[in-house]
Amino acid sequence: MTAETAIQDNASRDRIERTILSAAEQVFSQHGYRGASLQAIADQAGLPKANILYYMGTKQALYVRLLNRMMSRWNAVLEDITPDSDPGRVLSDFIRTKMMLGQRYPEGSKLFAAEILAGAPFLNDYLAGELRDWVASRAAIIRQWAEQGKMDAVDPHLLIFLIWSATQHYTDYSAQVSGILGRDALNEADLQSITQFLEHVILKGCGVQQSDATHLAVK
Amino acid sequence: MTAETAIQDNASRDRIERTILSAAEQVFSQHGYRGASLQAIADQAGLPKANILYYMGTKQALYVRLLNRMMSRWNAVLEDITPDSDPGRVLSDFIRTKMMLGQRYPEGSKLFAAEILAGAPFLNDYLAGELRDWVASRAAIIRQWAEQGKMDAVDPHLLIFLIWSATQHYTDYSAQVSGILGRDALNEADLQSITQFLEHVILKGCGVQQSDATHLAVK
DNA sequence: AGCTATATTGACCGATCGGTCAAATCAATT
DNA sequence: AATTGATTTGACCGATCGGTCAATATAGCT
Repeated sequence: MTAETAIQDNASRDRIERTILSAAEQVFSQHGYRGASLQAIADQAGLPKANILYYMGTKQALYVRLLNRMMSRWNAVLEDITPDSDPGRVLSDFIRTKMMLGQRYPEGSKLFAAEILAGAPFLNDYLAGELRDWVASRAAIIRQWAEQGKMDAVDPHLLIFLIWSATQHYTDYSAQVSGILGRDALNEADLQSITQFLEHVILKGCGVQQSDATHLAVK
Repeated sequence: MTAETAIQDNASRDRIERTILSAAEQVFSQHGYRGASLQAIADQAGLPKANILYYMGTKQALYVRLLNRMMSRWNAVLEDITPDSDPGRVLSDFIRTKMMLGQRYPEGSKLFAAEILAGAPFLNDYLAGELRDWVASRAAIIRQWAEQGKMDAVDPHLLIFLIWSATQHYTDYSAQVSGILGRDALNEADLQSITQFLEHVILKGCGVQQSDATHLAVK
Protein backbone atom coordinates (compact mmCIF):
# COMPACT_ATOMS: atom_id res chain seq x y z
CA MET A 1 0.00 0.00 0.00
CA THR A 2 1.42 3.36 -0.99
CA ALA A 3 1.50 6.44 1.20
CA GLU A 4 -1.03 8.06 -1.08
CA THR A 5 -3.68 5.42 -0.61
CA ALA A 6 -3.04 5.36 3.09
CA ILE A 7 -3.80 9.05 3.25
CA GLN A 8 -6.91 8.61 1.17
CA ASP A 9 -8.12 5.73 3.32
CA ASN A 10 -7.52 7.62 6.52
CA ALA A 11 -9.29 10.67 5.19
CA SER A 12 -12.33 8.62 4.31
CA ARG A 13 -12.22 6.86 7.63
CA ASP A 14 -11.90 10.15 9.48
CA ARG A 15 -14.88 11.59 7.69
CA ILE A 16 -17.06 8.66 8.67
CA GLU A 17 -15.79 8.66 12.21
CA ARG A 18 -16.58 12.34 12.57
CA THR A 19 -20.12 11.67 11.35
CA ILE A 20 -20.53 8.92 13.91
CA LEU A 21 -18.99 10.93 16.75
CA SER A 22 -21.23 13.88 16.01
CA ALA A 23 -24.34 11.72 15.91
CA ALA A 24 -23.35 9.90 19.09
CA GLU A 25 -22.67 13.18 20.89
CA GLN A 26 -26.20 14.33 20.18
CA VAL A 27 -27.84 11.14 21.39
CA PHE A 28 -25.63 10.62 24.45
CA SER A 29 -26.00 14.26 25.52
CA GLN A 30 -29.78 14.01 25.52
CA HIS A 31 -30.25 10.60 27.10
CA GLY A 32 -27.04 9.77 28.94
CA TYR A 33 -24.98 6.63 28.56
CA ARG A 34 -27.65 4.08 29.40
CA GLY A 35 -30.51 5.94 27.78
CA ALA A 36 -28.73 6.18 24.45
CA SER A 37 -29.09 3.29 22.00
CA LEU A 38 -26.75 2.34 19.19
CA GLN A 39 -29.75 2.16 16.90
CA ALA A 40 -30.65 5.78 17.65
CA ILE A 41 -27.05 6.82 17.02
CA ALA A 42 -27.00 4.86 13.76
CA ASP A 43 -30.23 6.49 12.61
CA GLN A 44 -28.86 9.93 13.48
CA ALA A 45 -25.69 9.17 11.52
CA GLY A 46 -27.59 7.66 8.59
CA LEU A 47 -25.61 4.41 8.81
CA PRO A 48 -26.52 0.82 9.68
CA LYS A 49 -25.96 -0.12 13.29
CA ALA A 50 -23.33 -2.74 12.45
CA ASN A 51 -21.28 -0.03 10.80
CA ILE A 52 -21.14 2.00 14.02
CA LEU A 53 -19.72 -1.00 15.83
CA TYR A 54 -17.27 -1.73 13.01
CA TYR A 55 -15.72 1.73 13.49
CA MET A 56 -16.10 2.18 17.22
CA GLY A 57 -15.87 -1.33 18.64
CA THR A 58 -18.31 -1.03 21.54
CA LYS A 59 -20.83 1.45 22.91
CA GLN A 60 -18.55 2.10 25.86
CA ALA A 61 -15.50 2.77 23.67
CA LEU A 62 -17.53 5.26 21.63
CA TYR A 63 -18.72 6.99 24.79
CA VAL A 64 -15.27 7.20 26.36
CA ARG A 65 -13.87 8.56 23.13
CA LEU A 66 -16.44 11.36 23.19
CA LEU A 67 -15.60 12.20 26.79
CA ASN A 68 -11.91 12.39 25.96
CA ARG A 69 -12.57 14.59 22.95
CA MET A 70 -14.55 17.00 25.12
CA MET A 71 -11.93 17.03 27.84
CA SER A 72 -9.19 17.87 25.36
CA ARG A 73 -11.06 21.02 24.34
CA TRP A 74 -10.41 22.35 27.85
CA ASN A 75 -6.65 22.37 27.55
CA ALA A 76 -6.31 25.99 26.50
CA VAL A 77 -8.56 27.48 29.20
CA LEU A 78 -6.82 29.66 31.80
CA GLU A 79 -3.49 28.44 30.45
CA ASP A 80 -1.44 31.64 30.76
CA ILE A 81 -2.37 32.73 34.25
CA THR A 82 0.37 34.01 36.60
CA PRO A 83 0.53 35.74 39.99
CA ASP A 84 1.34 38.96 38.12
CA SER A 85 -1.69 38.76 35.84
CA ASP A 86 -4.47 41.28 36.12
CA PRO A 87 -7.33 39.48 37.91
CA GLY A 88 -9.99 41.46 36.10
CA ARG A 89 -8.64 40.56 32.72
CA VAL A 90 -8.07 36.90 33.55
CA LEU A 91 -11.46 36.37 35.13
CA SER A 92 -13.15 38.19 32.25
CA ASP A 93 -11.32 35.98 29.80
CA PHE A 94 -12.33 32.92 31.80
CA ILE A 95 -15.98 33.88 31.71
CA ARG A 96 -15.88 34.68 28.01
CA THR A 97 -13.96 31.54 27.07
CA LYS A 98 -16.35 29.40 29.08
CA MET A 99 -19.40 30.97 27.45
CA MET A 100 -17.80 30.51 24.05
CA LEU A 101 -16.94 26.87 24.67
CA GLY A 102 -20.50 26.18 25.73
CA GLN A 103 -21.83 27.79 22.58
CA ARG A 104 -19.34 26.01 20.35
CA TYR A 105 -19.80 22.54 21.80
CA PRO A 106 -23.25 22.44 23.39
CA GLU A 107 -23.68 18.70 22.94
CA GLY A 108 -20.27 17.98 24.38
CA SER A 109 -21.06 20.14 27.37
CA LYS A 110 -24.35 18.35 27.97
CA LEU A 111 -22.64 15.00 27.54
CA PHE A 112 -20.26 15.98 30.30
CA ALA A 113 -23.14 17.14 32.48
CA ALA A 114 -25.02 13.88 32.03
CA GLU A 115 -21.91 11.92 32.97
CA ILE A 116 -21.49 13.96 36.16
CA LEU A 117 -25.18 13.58 37.01
CA ALA A 118 -24.83 9.81 36.73
CA GLY A 119 -22.07 10.00 39.34
CA ALA A 120 -19.17 10.29 36.89
CA PRO A 121 -18.57 6.51 36.61
CA PHE A 122 -16.19 6.99 33.67
CA LEU A 123 -14.71 10.31 34.80
CA ASN A 124 -13.89 9.78 38.46
CA ASP A 125 -10.19 9.32 37.79
CA TYR A 126 -10.07 12.39 35.58
CA LEU A 127 -11.93 14.54 38.12
CA ALA A 128 -9.77 13.48 41.04
CA GLY A 129 -6.59 13.65 38.93
CA GLU A 130 -6.00 15.98 36.00
CA LEU A 131 -8.93 18.28 36.66
CA ARG A 132 -8.21 18.58 40.35
CA ASP A 133 -4.63 19.57 39.59
CA TRP A 134 -5.85 22.05 37.00
CA VAL A 135 -8.14 23.69 39.54
CA ALA A 136 -5.58 23.58 42.34
CA SER A 137 -2.92 25.36 40.30
CA ARG A 138 -5.32 28.12 39.26
CA ALA A 139 -6.67 28.41 42.78
CA ALA A 140 -3.17 28.93 44.16
CA ILE A 141 -2.62 31.88 41.87
CA ILE A 142 -5.99 33.42 42.68
CA ARG A 143 -5.14 33.13 46.35
CA GLN A 144 -1.94 35.05 45.69
CA TRP A 145 -3.96 37.80 44.05
CA ALA A 146 -6.03 38.07 47.20
CA GLU A 147 -2.90 38.21 49.37
CA GLN A 148 -1.58 41.00 47.16
CA GLY A 149 -4.78 42.94 47.83
CA LYS A 150 -5.86 42.78 44.20
CA MET A 151 -9.22 41.30 45.19
CA ASP A 152 -11.26 40.09 48.16
CA ALA A 153 -10.06 37.04 50.07
CA VAL A 154 -12.67 34.66 48.66
CA ASP A 155 -12.15 30.91 48.41
CA PRO A 156 -10.58 30.41 44.95
CA HIS A 157 -12.17 27.01 44.48
CA LEU A 158 -15.61 28.44 45.08
CA LEU A 159 -14.90 31.28 42.67
CA ILE A 160 -13.96 28.82 39.95
CA PHE A 161 -17.08 26.77 40.68
CA LEU A 162 -19.17 29.93 40.47
CA ILE A 163 -17.89 30.88 37.03
CA TRP A 164 -18.18 27.28 35.98
CA SER A 165 -21.79 26.88 37.01
CA ALA A 166 -23.04 30.32 36.00
CA THR A 167 -21.75 29.94 32.43
CA GLN A 168 -22.53 26.26 32.03
CA HIS A 169 -26.13 26.97 32.95
CA TYR A 170 -26.88 28.64 29.64
CA THR A 171 -25.64 25.62 27.72
CA ASP A 172 -26.76 22.64 29.76
CA TYR A 173 -30.09 24.11 30.85
CA SER A 174 -30.84 25.92 27.61
CA ALA A 175 -34.27 24.26 27.55
CA GLN A 176 -35.09 25.88 30.89
CA VAL A 177 -33.66 29.27 29.99
CA SER A 178 -35.45 29.34 26.64
CA GLY A 179 -38.71 28.23 28.20
CA ILE A 180 -38.58 30.94 30.86
CA LEU A 181 -37.40 33.74 28.60
CA GLY A 182 -39.87 32.64 25.94
CA ARG A 183 -37.32 32.31 23.19
CA ASP A 184 -36.53 29.46 20.84
CA ALA A 185 -32.82 29.97 21.37
CA LEU A 186 -30.40 32.57 22.68
CA ASN A 187 -29.08 34.97 20.07
CA GLU A 188 -25.79 36.81 19.92
CA ALA A 189 -27.20 39.85 21.76
CA ASP A 190 -28.45 37.61 24.58
CA LEU A 191 -25.03 36.05 24.97
CA GLN A 192 -23.38 39.47 25.11
CA SER A 193 -25.82 40.62 27.79
CA ILE A 194 -25.24 37.48 29.82
CA THR A 195 -21.47 37.74 29.57
CA GLN A 196 -21.56 41.40 30.54
CA PHE A 197 -23.83 40.67 33.49
CA LEU A 198 -21.64 37.86 34.79
CA GLU A 199 -18.50 39.97 34.45
CA HIS A 200 -20.15 42.82 36.31
CA VAL A 201 -21.49 40.78 39.21
CA ILE A 202 -18.61 38.36 39.67
CA LEU A 203 -15.77 40.85 39.31
CA LYS A 204 -17.46 43.47 41.46
CA GLY A 205 -18.51 40.78 43.90
CA CYS A 206 -14.89 39.71 44.33
CA GLY A 207 -13.64 43.28 44.67
CA VAL A 208 -11.88 43.24 41.31
CA GLN A 209 -11.69 46.25 39.02
CA GLN A 210 -12.82 45.64 35.45
CA SER A 211 -9.91 46.53 33.18
CA ASP A 212 -10.44 49.21 30.51
CA ALA A 213 -9.64 46.79 27.71
CA THR A 214 -12.32 44.43 28.90
CA HIS A 215 -14.79 47.22 29.29
CA LEU A 216 -14.23 48.51 25.78
CA ALA A 217 -14.48 45.05 24.29
CA VAL A 218 -17.84 44.55 25.92
CA LYS A 219 -19.11 47.98 24.95
CA MET B 1 -65.77 -1.01 54.27
CA THR B 2 -65.57 1.17 57.36
CA ALA B 3 -63.76 4.48 57.61
CA GLU B 4 -61.20 2.85 59.87
CA THR B 5 -60.16 0.23 57.40
CA ALA B 6 -60.09 2.81 54.63
CA ILE B 7 -57.62 4.85 56.64
CA GLN B 8 -55.54 1.79 57.36
CA ASP B 9 -55.52 0.77 53.72
CA ASN B 10 -54.51 4.22 52.58
CA ALA B 11 -51.75 4.37 55.15
CA SER B 12 -50.33 1.08 53.96
CA ARG B 13 -50.65 2.13 50.36
CA ASP B 14 -48.96 5.46 51.08
CA ARG B 15 -46.05 3.73 52.76
CA ILE B 16 -45.45 1.48 49.77
CA GLU B 17 -45.87 4.32 47.32
CA ARG B 18 -43.31 6.40 49.19
CA THR B 19 -40.89 3.48 49.01
CA ILE B 20 -41.41 3.20 45.28
CA LEU B 21 -41.18 6.95 44.67
CA SER B 22 -37.97 7.15 46.64
CA ALA B 23 -36.41 4.26 44.76
CA ALA B 24 -37.55 5.62 41.42
CA GLU B 25 -36.17 9.07 42.22
CA GLN B 26 -32.75 7.59 42.80
CA VAL B 27 -32.70 5.60 39.58
CA PHE B 28 -34.25 8.30 37.35
CA SER B 29 -31.94 10.98 38.74
CA GLN B 30 -28.87 8.96 37.86
CA HIS B 31 -29.84 7.65 34.45
CA GLY B 32 -32.64 9.87 33.15
CA TYR B 33 -36.01 8.74 31.88
CA ARG B 34 -34.83 6.40 29.13
CA GLY B 35 -31.80 5.13 30.96
CA ALA B 36 -33.82 4.06 33.98
CA SER B 37 -35.41 0.60 33.95
CA LEU B 38 -38.38 -0.58 35.95
CA GLN B 39 -36.36 -3.60 37.00
CA ALA B 40 -33.67 -1.36 38.51
CA ILE B 41 -36.33 0.64 40.34
CA ALA B 42 -37.95 -2.55 41.58
CA ASP B 43 -34.62 -3.88 42.84
CA GLN B 44 -33.92 -0.57 44.60
CA ALA B 45 -37.36 -0.69 46.24
CA GLY B 46 -37.04 -4.38 47.13
CA LEU B 47 -40.25 -5.22 45.31
CA PRO B 48 -41.10 -7.31 42.25
CA LYS B 49 -41.37 -5.35 39.04
CA ALA B 50 -45.06 -6.15 38.57
CA ASN B 51 -45.76 -4.52 41.90
CA ILE B 52 -44.28 -1.24 40.75
CA LEU B 53 -46.63 -1.22 37.78
CA TYR B 54 -49.59 -2.20 39.95
CA TYR B 55 -49.11 0.96 42.03
CA MET B 56 -47.87 3.37 39.40
CA GLY B 57 -49.53 2.26 36.19
CA THR B 58 -46.77 3.00 33.71
CA LYS B 59 -43.15 4.12 33.73
CA GLN B 60 -44.20 7.48 32.34
CA ALA B 61 -46.87 8.03 35.02
CA LEU B 62 -44.31 7.27 37.71
CA TYR B 63 -41.84 9.69 36.17
CA VAL B 64 -44.37 12.50 35.78
CA ARG B 65 -45.50 12.01 39.35
CA LEU B 66 -41.92 12.46 40.55
CA LEU B 67 -41.55 15.63 38.50
CA ASN B 68 -44.74 17.05 39.97
CA ARG B 69 -43.67 16.19 43.48
CA MET B 70 -40.40 18.01 42.97
CA MET B 71 -42.10 21.03 41.43
CA SER B 72 -44.48 21.34 44.38
CA ARG B 73 -41.52 21.69 46.73
CA TRP B 74 -40.77 24.98 45.04
CA ASN B 75 -43.99 26.66 45.99
CA ALA B 76 -42.71 28.37 49.13
CA VAL B 77 -39.56 29.85 47.58
CA LEU B 78 -39.47 33.66 47.30
CA GLU B 79 -43.14 33.71 48.19
CA ASP B 80 -43.30 36.86 50.33
CA ILE B 81 -41.28 39.24 48.21
CA THR B 82 -42.54 42.83 47.74
CA PRO B 83 -41.16 46.07 46.28
CA ASP B 84 -40.65 47.27 49.85
CA SER B 85 -38.60 44.23 50.88
CA ASP B 86 -34.95 44.57 51.71
CA PRO B 87 -33.07 43.17 48.70
CA GLY B 88 -30.16 41.95 50.80
CA ARG B 89 -32.41 39.99 53.07
CA VAL B 90 -34.52 38.54 50.26
CA LEU B 91 -31.59 37.53 48.07
CA SER B 92 -29.83 36.00 51.07
CA ASP B 93 -32.93 34.03 51.90
CA PHE B 94 -33.19 32.92 48.29
CA ILE B 95 -29.62 31.66 48.26
CA ARG B 96 -30.04 29.89 51.58
CA THR B 97 -33.37 28.35 50.70
CA LYS B 98 -32.04 27.12 47.39
CA MET B 99 -28.99 25.56 49.02
CA MET B 100 -31.20 23.95 51.61
CA LEU B 101 -33.59 22.54 49.03
CA GLY B 102 -30.69 21.05 47.11
CA GLN B 103 -29.39 19.39 50.25
CA ARG B 104 -32.80 18.15 51.29
CA TYR B 105 -33.83 16.72 47.94
CA PRO B 106 -30.65 15.95 46.00
CA GLU B 107 -32.22 13.18 43.93
CA GLY B 108 -35.19 15.33 43.05
CA SER B 109 -32.90 18.11 41.99
CA LYS B 110 -30.88 15.78 39.78
CA LEU B 111 -34.05 14.33 38.34
CA PHE B 112 -35.06 17.81 37.33
CA ALA B 113 -31.64 18.45 35.83
CA ALA B 114 -31.73 15.27 33.78
CA GLU B 115 -35.14 16.20 32.45
CA ILE B 116 -33.89 19.64 31.38
CA LEU B 117 -30.78 18.10 29.80
CA ALA B 118 -32.98 15.84 27.70
CA GLY B 119 -34.74 18.93 26.37
CA ALA B 120 -37.54 19.01 28.98
CA PRO B 121 -39.95 16.85 26.94
CA PHE B 122 -42.29 16.48 29.93
CA LEU B 123 -41.71 19.92 31.43
CA ASN B 124 -41.97 22.27 28.49
CA ASP B 125 -45.47 23.40 29.41
CA TYR B 126 -44.48 23.96 33.02
CA LEU B 127 -41.36 25.92 32.10
CA ALA B 128 -43.17 28.16 29.63
CA GLY B 129 -46.19 28.52 31.94
CA GLU B 130 -46.09 28.40 35.72
CA LEU B 131 -42.35 28.74 36.12
CA ARG B 132 -42.10 31.58 33.63
CA ASP B 133 -44.81 33.48 35.51
CA TRP B 134 -43.06 32.77 38.79
CA VAL B 135 -39.81 34.20 37.45
CA ALA B 136 -41.50 37.15 35.75
CA SER B 137 -43.28 38.28 38.92
CA ARG B 138 -40.08 38.13 40.98
CA ALA B 139 -38.12 39.82 38.22
CA ALA B 140 -40.58 42.72 38.17
CA ILE B 141 -40.02 43.35 41.85
CA ILE B 142 -36.26 43.14 41.56
CA ARG B 143 -36.44 45.67 38.75
CA GLN B 144 -38.33 48.01 41.06
CA TRP B 145 -35.57 47.67 43.63
CA ALA B 146 -33.09 48.77 41.02
CA GLU B 147 -35.26 51.73 40.05
CA GLN B 148 -35.43 52.72 43.71
CA GLY B 149 -31.64 52.74 43.81
CA LYS B 150 -31.48 49.84 46.26
CA MET B 151 -29.17 47.90 43.94
CA ASP B 152 -27.46 47.99 40.55
CA ALA B 153 -29.62 47.92 37.43
CA VAL B 154 -28.85 44.33 36.53
CA ASP B 155 -31.18 42.14 34.48
CA PRO B 156 -33.40 40.46 37.09
CA HIS B 157 -33.82 37.31 35.01
CA LEU B 158 -30.08 36.86 34.79
CA LEU B 159 -29.74 37.44 38.52
CA ILE B 160 -32.27 34.72 39.23
CA PHE B 161 -30.51 32.38 36.81
CA LEU B 162 -27.20 33.14 38.53
CA ILE B 163 -28.47 32.21 41.97
CA TRP B 164 -30.20 29.21 40.47
CA SER B 165 -27.13 27.84 38.74
CA ALA B 166 -24.58 28.68 41.42
CA THR B 167 -26.53 26.88 44.14
CA GLN B 168 -27.76 23.99 42.00
CA HIS B 169 -24.17 23.22 41.04
CA TYR B 170 -23.35 21.81 44.46
CA THR B 171 -26.24 19.39 44.26
CA ASP B 172 -26.37 18.30 40.64
CA TYR B 173 -22.61 18.23 40.09
CA SER B 174 -21.71 16.94 43.52
CA ALA B 175 -19.64 14.20 41.88
CA GLN B 176 -17.50 16.85 40.21
CA VAL B 177 -17.22 19.05 43.29
CA SER B 178 -16.32 16.13 45.52
CA GLY B 179 -13.79 14.82 43.02
CA ILE B 180 -12.04 18.18 42.74
CA LEU B 181 -12.11 19.06 46.42
CA GLY B 182 -11.05 15.51 47.28
CA ARG B 183 -13.91 14.87 49.65
CA ASP B 184 -16.42 12.06 49.81
CA ALA B 185 -19.24 14.53 50.40
CA LEU B 186 -19.75 18.12 51.51
CA ASN B 187 -20.20 18.60 55.24
CA GLU B 188 -22.10 21.26 57.14
CA ALA B 189 -19.10 23.56 57.36
CA ASP B 190 -18.58 23.33 53.61
CA LEU B 191 -22.18 24.33 52.99
CA GLN B 192 -21.87 27.30 55.33
CA SER B 193 -18.71 28.46 53.56
CA ILE B 194 -20.36 28.10 50.18
CA THR B 195 -23.49 29.97 51.24
CA GLN B 196 -21.43 32.75 52.76
CA PHE B 197 -19.29 33.03 49.64
CA LEU B 198 -22.30 33.20 47.33
CA GLU B 199 -23.98 35.82 49.50
CA HIS B 200 -20.83 37.90 49.56
CA VAL B 201 -20.15 37.79 45.82
CA ILE B 202 -23.69 38.04 44.51
CA LEU B 203 -24.95 40.72 46.89
CA LYS B 204 -21.81 42.81 46.57
CA GLY B 205 -21.78 42.20 42.83
CA CYS B 206 -25.30 43.60 42.53
CA GLY B 207 -24.56 46.60 44.72
CA VAL B 208 -26.71 45.34 47.57
CA GLN B 209 -25.84 45.85 51.23
CA GLN B 210 -25.88 42.71 53.34
CA SER B 211 -28.37 43.31 56.14
CA ASP B 212 -27.10 43.07 59.72
CA ALA B 213 -29.45 40.23 60.51
CA THR B 214 -28.11 38.23 57.64
CA HIS B 215 -24.57 39.00 58.57
CA LEU B 216 -25.03 37.91 62.14
CA ALA B 217 -26.74 34.72 61.11
CA VAL B 218 -23.82 33.87 58.88
CA LYS B 219 -21.23 34.81 61.43
C1' DA C 1 -8.08 -10.23 -14.85
C1' DG C 2 -6.84 -11.92 -10.42
C1' DC C 3 -5.58 -11.14 -5.61
C1' DT C 4 -5.92 -9.07 -1.12
C1' DA C 5 -7.33 -6.13 2.50
C1' DT C 6 -10.86 -3.15 3.96
C1' DA C 7 -15.60 -1.81 4.28
C1' DT C 8 -20.60 -2.72 4.30
C1' DT C 9 -24.68 -4.70 6.10
C1' DG C 10 -28.66 -8.01 6.78
C1' DA C 11 -29.49 -11.66 9.74
C1' DC C 12 -29.16 -13.34 13.95
C1' DC C 13 -27.90 -14.11 19.20
C1' DG C 14 -29.15 -14.07 24.24
C1' DA C 15 -30.53 -10.53 27.44
C1' DT C 16 -33.40 -7.06 28.85
C1' DC C 17 -36.99 -3.64 27.90
C1' DG C 18 -42.08 -1.93 29.35
C1' DG C 19 -46.19 -3.98 30.06
C1' DT C 20 -50.07 -7.77 30.66
C1' DC C 21 -52.38 -11.38 32.91
C1' DA C 22 -54.05 -14.91 35.66
C1' DA C 23 -53.42 -17.50 39.62
C1' DA C 24 -52.45 -17.20 44.39
C1' DT C 25 -52.61 -14.70 48.70
C1' DC C 26 -54.23 -11.52 52.07
C1' DA C 27 -57.36 -8.94 54.98
C1' DA C 28 -61.75 -7.37 56.41
C1' DT C 29 -66.95 -8.19 56.59
C1' DT C 30 -70.82 -10.93 56.93
C1' DA D 1 -66.64 -20.50 57.37
C1' DA D 2 -67.76 -18.13 53.37
C1' DT D 3 -67.43 -14.11 50.56
C1' DT D 4 -65.39 -10.25 48.59
C1' DG D 5 -62.20 -6.85 47.06
C1' DA D 6 -57.42 -5.46 47.22
C1' DT D 7 -52.77 -7.02 46.75
C1' DT D 8 -48.88 -9.86 45.29
C1' DT D 9 -46.07 -11.99 41.91
C1' DG D 10 -44.22 -15.50 38.54
C1' DA D 11 -44.79 -16.30 33.86
C1' DC D 12 -45.11 -14.51 29.70
C1' DC D 13 -45.57 -11.10 25.48
C1' DG D 14 -43.53 -8.56 21.41
C1' DA D 15 -40.00 -5.12 20.91
C1' DT D 16 -35.55 -3.54 21.47
C1' DC D 17 -31.02 -3.83 23.62
C1' DG D 18 -25.59 -4.40 22.61
C1' DG D 19 -22.97 -7.22 20.01
C1' DT D 20 -21.41 -11.11 16.50
C1' DC D 21 -20.83 -13.03 12.11
C1' DA D 22 -20.73 -14.37 7.55
C1' DA D 23 -21.75 -13.02 2.98
C1' DT D 24 -21.03 -9.41 -0.14
C1' DA D 25 -19.09 -5.29 -2.17
C1' DT D 26 -15.28 -2.18 -2.95
C1' DA D 27 -10.81 -0.52 -4.12
C1' DG D 28 -5.89 -0.61 -4.96
C1' DC D 29 -1.96 -3.49 -6.41
C1' DT D 30 0.34 -6.95 -9.39
